[in-house]
Amino acid sequence: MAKANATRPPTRIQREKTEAILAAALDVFSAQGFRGATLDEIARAAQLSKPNLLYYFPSKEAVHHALLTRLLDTWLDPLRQLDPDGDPLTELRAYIQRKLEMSRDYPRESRLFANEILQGAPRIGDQIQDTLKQLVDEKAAILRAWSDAGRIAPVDPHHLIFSIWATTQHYADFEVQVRGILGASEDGYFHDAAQFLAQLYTSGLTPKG
Amino acid sequence: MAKANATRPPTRIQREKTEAILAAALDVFSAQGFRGATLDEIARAAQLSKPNLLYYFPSKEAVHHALLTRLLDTWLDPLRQLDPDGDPLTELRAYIQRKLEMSRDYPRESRLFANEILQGAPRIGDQIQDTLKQLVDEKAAILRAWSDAGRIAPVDPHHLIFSIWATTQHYADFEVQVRGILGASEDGYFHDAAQFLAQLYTSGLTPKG
Amino acid sequence: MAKANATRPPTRIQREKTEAILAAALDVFSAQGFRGATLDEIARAAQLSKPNLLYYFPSKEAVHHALLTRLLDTWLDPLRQLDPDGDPLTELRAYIQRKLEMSRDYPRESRLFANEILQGAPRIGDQIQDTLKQLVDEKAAILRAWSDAGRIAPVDPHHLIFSIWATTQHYADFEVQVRGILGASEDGYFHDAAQFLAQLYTSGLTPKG
Amino acid sequence: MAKANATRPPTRIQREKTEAILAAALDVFSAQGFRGATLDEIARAAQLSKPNLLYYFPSKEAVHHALLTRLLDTWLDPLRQLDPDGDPLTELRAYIQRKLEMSRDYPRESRLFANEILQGAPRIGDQIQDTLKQLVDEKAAILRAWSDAGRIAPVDPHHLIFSIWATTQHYADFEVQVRGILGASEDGYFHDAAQFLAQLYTSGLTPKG
DNA sequence: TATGAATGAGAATTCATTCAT
DNA sequence: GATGAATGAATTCTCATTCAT
Repeated sequence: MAKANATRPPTRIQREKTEAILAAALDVFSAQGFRGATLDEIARAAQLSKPNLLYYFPSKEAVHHALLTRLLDTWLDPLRQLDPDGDPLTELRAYIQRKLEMSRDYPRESRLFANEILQGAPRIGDQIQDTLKQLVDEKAAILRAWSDAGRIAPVDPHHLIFSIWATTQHYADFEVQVRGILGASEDGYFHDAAQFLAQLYTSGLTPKG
Repeated sequence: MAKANATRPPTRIQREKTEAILAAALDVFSAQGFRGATLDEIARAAQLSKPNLLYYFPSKEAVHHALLTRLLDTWLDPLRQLDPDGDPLTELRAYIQRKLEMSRDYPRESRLFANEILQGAPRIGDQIQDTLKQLVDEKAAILRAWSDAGRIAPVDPHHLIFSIWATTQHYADFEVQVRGILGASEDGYFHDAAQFLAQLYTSGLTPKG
Repeated sequence: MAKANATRPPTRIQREKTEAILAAALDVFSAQGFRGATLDEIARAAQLSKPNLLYYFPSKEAVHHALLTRLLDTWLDPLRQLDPDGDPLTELRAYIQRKLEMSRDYPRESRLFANEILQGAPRIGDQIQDTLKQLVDEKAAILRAWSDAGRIAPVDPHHLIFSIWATTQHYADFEVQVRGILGASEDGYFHDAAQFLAQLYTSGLTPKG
Repeated sequence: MAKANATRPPTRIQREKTEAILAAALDVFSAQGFRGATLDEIARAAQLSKPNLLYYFPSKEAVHHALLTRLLDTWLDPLRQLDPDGDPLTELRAYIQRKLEMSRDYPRESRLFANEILQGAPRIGDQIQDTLKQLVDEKAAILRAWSDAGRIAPVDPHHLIFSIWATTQHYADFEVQVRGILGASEDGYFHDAAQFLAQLYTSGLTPKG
C-alpha cells in the first residue's frame, strides 16, 4: 500500500518489502496481539527501519488490517471447497481434515484471527458481517439440504460449522495448553486429533438407520 | 493483595476494594488482553484512583495474576465434578452442559484465559503445567477406563476433553463471530448449541453394537 | 518534635519513638542520601507506620534536619577537645586518633554529613556557616599560636584541619573503596591507618632543627 | 549509546548529542547524586526533550554508567603517571599536585565519584574491584620498593595513597564546607592547599637520618 | 526509498503527604 | 497516638508517528 501513485503498478521492490512486512507482522501480531505488538519489533523482524515500514503502510493499524484482509480468503478456503455435489460425510471429513491441517501448518494465522475476534473484532468487524456471514450461510444451506435429505443426521448446520472451527482451531489457538497437557515435546498429536475428530463427526453425523 | 501484614486479616474496606478491582480488571483484561489493558481503565472501572489501586496490588501484573489464580479453580470446577462412579454418558453430557453454561454465564472469564493461553501463557504457564495437567490426566484416566470397559466408544480421552473445551468455550471466546453470523440480537443460540452438542457427543460416544 | 504543645515536656513514649525514628533515619539517609531515602524505608526500620512517623516529624526534611542538627555537636566534639594548654603534638595526635575512631565507630554519621556537604549542603548550609566556622576559626587560632611559637612546624592551620578531616573521614566515607582495594574481609586496616597517620603528621608537624 | 548498529560509526549528530547529554549529566549527577537527579533536568540542561535523550541512552542508569566509565580513565590518570624511575619525592609531590589540580579543574567529576562511592558504589562496584585495585596495587608496589630502598620514609603505601586521595579530593568534594570556613569568595585557597600539602608530605616522607 | 532524529501522548510506578477514624 | 486508606505530583520509560535529509 505504498503512498506512491495508486495508478502505477507496484515495483518488484515494493512487492518484496510489503511481503516482508506482512510476514513479520504475522509473526508479531499473532504472538502479542495488536496492542502488545510494536512497530519496532515488526520492523526489526522485517529487516527495515521503522520509518521505512511506515512508508509502505500508513499506520500500525493499516498493517494489521492488510494482514487480516489478505488472510481472510486463505482462511476461508477450506470451507469454500465444501462441495454440494460431493458425498456429504466425505465432504465433511475432508473439510475437517483441511481445517486441522491449517491449524497445524498455519497456527499463526489462526491465532491472528483468534486474537482479533476474542477482543471483539474491533478492527475487522465489518468483514465478518459481510464476507464471512455470506459464506457461512451459503454453506449452512448445503448442510441443511443434506440433513433434510437424510444424508446426514439432522443437526443445526451453523452449530456444526462452529464446532468444526472450534475443535480444529483449538490446536493452534490453545497450542501451549495442548502441549502442556500432552507433554511438551510431542508433535504427533495432530495425528491423534485427526483420528479423534474423524470418529466423533462420523459417528455424530451418520444418519441413523 | 494489600500490603497489610500477612498476619492480619483483611479489613472490610480491603475486601471490598480488592473485589471491586478484580471485578473491573476482569472486565478490562478479558476485553483488551494484558497489554491492551491499562491501569487507568481498570481504576476508572473500579472507581479508584490509579495510585489507590496500586495500594491494593503492587503492579498491573499482580492484578492480572491474582485474577487468573483466583479464577482457575472456578474454571476447572466443571471438570472436577466429573464423577467416575456416575453413568458415563450422563456424566459427559452433564459436563458439556456445565461448560456451556459457564460460557454463557461467565464469558469474560473464558476470554481472560483464552487471551492468556493464546499469547503463550507468559504469565500463567506454571499453573497450567501443574494444576491443570494433573486434573486433566486424572480425569482422562476415568474416560479411558470407561472406554476400555466398553461403556463409551473407544476414543482418545485427552482429545475428547480438548474437543469439549473447544466447542463450549467457543461460544464465549468467539462470541462476536457467533453473533455476527447468527444475527446480532439473538441470545437463544445457547439452547441450540446445547442441543447440537448433546446430540453430537451422544452419537459420537455411544458404544456401537 | 511532636506537634503536641511545645510547652509540655515530651513523654517517655515520645522520646522513645523520636529516638527510634532518628536511628532508623541515620541508617537510611547515610546509605541512600536524602533523595534516595524514602519515608517508607525509615518507617519500616523504625517499626512504625508512615503516618505515625509524620506525627513525630512534620516532614521528611524535618527528620533529616533534626538528625543533622543533633549530630553536629557530637561530630565536632573531637575538635572541641583540642586543648590549647596541652602539648601541641600530643594534642594533635590525640585529635587525629579521636577522629579516626569516630570514622570507625560512627561511619554512618560521617557519611550522613558527607552526603549533605557533597551536594552543596542545601539543607544545612546555615549551621556550617555559623557553628562550624566559629569553632574552626577558634581552633585554627590555637594552631597558629603554636606554629608562631615554633612549637609545631609552620603550617596553614585551616588546611591542617582540612587534611585531618579528609584523611580520617576517608575511611568512613570511602569505605567500600578502601575495602575493595585492601581486600573485602579485613577490618584491621584502622590500625594501619592510625599508624600511618600518626607518623605522617608527627613528621610533618615536628618543628625542624 | 545510540541504538545505531554497533557496526556503524556514530554520526556527527550522535557524537554531539551524546557529548551534550554526558556534559549535562555530569552537572546534574555530580550535584544531586543518582537518585536525586532527574532525566528531566538532564534533558533540559542538554537542551533535548526527554524522549530524545532516551533515544541516545536506553535508561537513566545507562547515562550514569557511561559517564562513570568514561571518566574513570581520566580520573586515574594522575596515578598512572607515577613514574617508578623518577625521583621518589619529586614523583610524589608531582602526583599530589596533579591530583589537587584535578580537584580544582574537575570538581564535578570528583563529586560524581564521591557520590557513587559514598553510597556503596551500587552502580560501579565491579570497575573498582577490577581496574582500580589493579592500578593501586601496582603503584603501591613501587612505593613499597622506594620505602624498602630507604628512598622515602617507611610507610604503608596503600594508606599513603588513600591519604593523598583524601586530602586532595577534599577540596572538590567538600568544597562548600571549605568555602564556608575560609570565606565564600576566595578562590585562592588552592594555592595555600598546595603549599600545605607539599610541606606535609615532604616532611612526612623524607627518610630520616 | 531509506533512515537518523525527534516528539507528544501515554503508561506504570513511586512517594511525600493528607485524611479519617 | 496510631494506622488504614487515599492521592497529586512527579518520574522513568514506551511507542506510534512525524520530520528532515
